[in-house]
Amino acid sequence: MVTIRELSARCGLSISAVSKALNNYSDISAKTREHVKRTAGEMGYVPNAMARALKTNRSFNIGVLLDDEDHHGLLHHFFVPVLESFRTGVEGRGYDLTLMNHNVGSRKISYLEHYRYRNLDGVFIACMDFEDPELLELASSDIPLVTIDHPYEDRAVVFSDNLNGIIAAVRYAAQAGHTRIAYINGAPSDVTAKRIQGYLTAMKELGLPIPAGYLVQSRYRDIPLTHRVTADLLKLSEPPTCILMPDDYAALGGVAAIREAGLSVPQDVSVIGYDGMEILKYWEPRLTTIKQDTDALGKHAAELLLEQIEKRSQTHENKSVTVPAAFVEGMSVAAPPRAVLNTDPYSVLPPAKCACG
Amino acid sequence: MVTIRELSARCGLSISAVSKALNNYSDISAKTREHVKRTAGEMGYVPNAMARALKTNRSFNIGVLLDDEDHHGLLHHFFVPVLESFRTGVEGRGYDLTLMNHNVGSRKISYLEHYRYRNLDGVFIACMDFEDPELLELASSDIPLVTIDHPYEDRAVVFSDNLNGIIAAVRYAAQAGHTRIAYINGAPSDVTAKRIQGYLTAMKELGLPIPAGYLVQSRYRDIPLTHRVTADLLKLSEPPTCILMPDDYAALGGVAAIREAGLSVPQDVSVIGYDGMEILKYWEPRLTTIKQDTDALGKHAAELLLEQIEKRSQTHENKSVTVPAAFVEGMSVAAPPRAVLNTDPYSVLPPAKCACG
DNA sequence: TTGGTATCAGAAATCGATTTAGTAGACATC
DNA sequence: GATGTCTACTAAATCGATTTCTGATACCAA
Repeated sequence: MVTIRELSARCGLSISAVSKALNNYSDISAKTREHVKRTAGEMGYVPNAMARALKTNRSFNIGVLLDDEDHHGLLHHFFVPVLESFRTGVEGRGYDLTLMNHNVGSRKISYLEHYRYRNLDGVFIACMDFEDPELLELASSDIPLVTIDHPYEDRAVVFSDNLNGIIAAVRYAAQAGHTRIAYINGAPSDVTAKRIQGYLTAMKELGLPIPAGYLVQSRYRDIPLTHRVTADLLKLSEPPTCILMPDDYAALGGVAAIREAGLSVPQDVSVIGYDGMEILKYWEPRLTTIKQDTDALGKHAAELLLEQIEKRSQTHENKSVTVPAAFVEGMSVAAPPRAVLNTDPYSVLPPAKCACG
Repeated sequence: MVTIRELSARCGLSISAVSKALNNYSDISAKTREHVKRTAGEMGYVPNAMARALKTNRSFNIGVLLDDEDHHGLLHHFFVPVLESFRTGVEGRGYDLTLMNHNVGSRKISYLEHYRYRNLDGVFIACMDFEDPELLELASSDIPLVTIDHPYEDRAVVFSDNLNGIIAAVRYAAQAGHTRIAYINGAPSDVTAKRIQGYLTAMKELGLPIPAGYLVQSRYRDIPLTHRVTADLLKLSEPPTCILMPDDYAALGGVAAIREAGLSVPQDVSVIGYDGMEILKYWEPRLTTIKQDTDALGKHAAELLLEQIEKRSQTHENKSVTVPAAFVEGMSVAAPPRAVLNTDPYSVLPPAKCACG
């Protein structure tokens, strides 16, 4: 590996002159600067990130925290695309991504320790148990960080518009004629709270009743549990004709339960997912869903984080961005079966335009 | 951040004594060593990875190269699970994973330069265009590396048993009564070559003909192209009754094409995928496929790489591991329709036992 | 000629660790 | 008591950069 020492020897300059030339210091003549840069290119000189980080305390390395209780991690269908988008955003600016964990040698260390151990410049957090004491420690420290869909006090966060996402889904179902709309939500979290709020808001706005058992809890990405919960819903005396699922993935369990009950989607029961998983475009029936804009989420996260790292701005503007979700019409919602058709369709408000498309 | 200097002051020892105590040097008394370690724990001391790497040339950081022509990268349904498994394998030994790319600051650098720039200890390579000049440069250097499913000369590699995987698929199809078995392979590569070899071997062994147009090329993970290729297959004068797809993902395009031709799976045309994607368990019909053991692939890759890094062994044993694939029976293969049933079933050899399960 | 001021480059300290070489003290040997 | 051998530690060099302080030279004005 060619070092700055060899480069300086080749240029006939001191190490410091070379360093300054490469870093565009003003006390190096333009001629010398160009000469150094050209020679550096010829010799294939690349500065050693370790040495530089040691001295400057800037590693150009960003930590990634991407996991949840079930260790989906890199397998998570929603967060990984966000990470990919985030990645292209920061890589273009010279940053690398390092996956964070708890190990250093044979010792266990906290995320904050890991952050310092690797001299990271910032942390991207998604898909975690946000109440984990270690994350709270991170959040209350002064390191640059950005989260997806969870607000820590006075911290940068990128939200997907979960409130309006669910509202759009409910309105669409109502427009199709449904009045018995159930919502199987995911495990409690900030996201879940917003979605429940959206569900309640939209149902109220539409003047629709929410019978006991219509708002039930499952977990995100949990197919077996969502299968059971859906089966229970269908056993109600007045079962729903349309079910909002925690997410597209879990919806597969729901659809399976419906079919096992001898019913079909969407003729007997309509289903709406969440996320807009690419692969589900090829499902039958194609799932009607709310597509989250993973690309925009990642891009904004990159911007918010880099701003903190590079500008060191403590201005509290632009600390939070909300990205709209898009309603995606599929084939999994139809009019409810005649037996349960709303007797007075006009009692249902005409659906407002999707506010988040 | 507490440094070794502060720790040494607290211990009343020199910096070097502390360093040696922490690294279990023999010229430090047991008493002192324990004292230092205890104090380090109390103070929350964690060595600075930059400083250590600078001096020792060991970063405990492994580079990950995971991309292909279509930039699936972290979205790749087969390679990401392998990476996850690899990750847990190396993290337990104190290594971090850093995603490699071409940027450093605003400059573009090669993978090898990036490797040196970050002082990486080794590289995990999957899912790339293995003929990329930059990869060849890496492979011909002396850095520790391991690849998945591609053999570079004298380099560590973990293979999935593609040969026997396809053989098992063909035998199963034949056992179900099929004689017209087509294979849509992926883009040319080492893997594709093995699979084609498996197909030819098995077909020959079974005495089955391979009419023109039965061995055709599509691309991995390419749904639209596989859709077109499948449609073309169905237009043959003697269309296949069973089609082996490039992979599970691409199979979705194939199934769509079959249905658009007014045929159904598996009643009219049987389909066999490859990979064993988790989510396709919930497909209808559940896809019969060859499941690659992503877990074992990652684990072996971790072992092979760590061996190179830590033992620096130049012993050329254990440079390559082949992981068996497992045949997974689904619902996408049925007996061929009567019109094309083999008139003499006994001309087909009884399928041998799956050699790779 | 002298002094002042840019301009441009070099010397040296520094970041936080590891590691080699060196040394003080204890003890044994003759 | 001189010498040698261990043990247990310290001093200092080092890794490869950045950055502050200092210095040399040239040019200009008085």
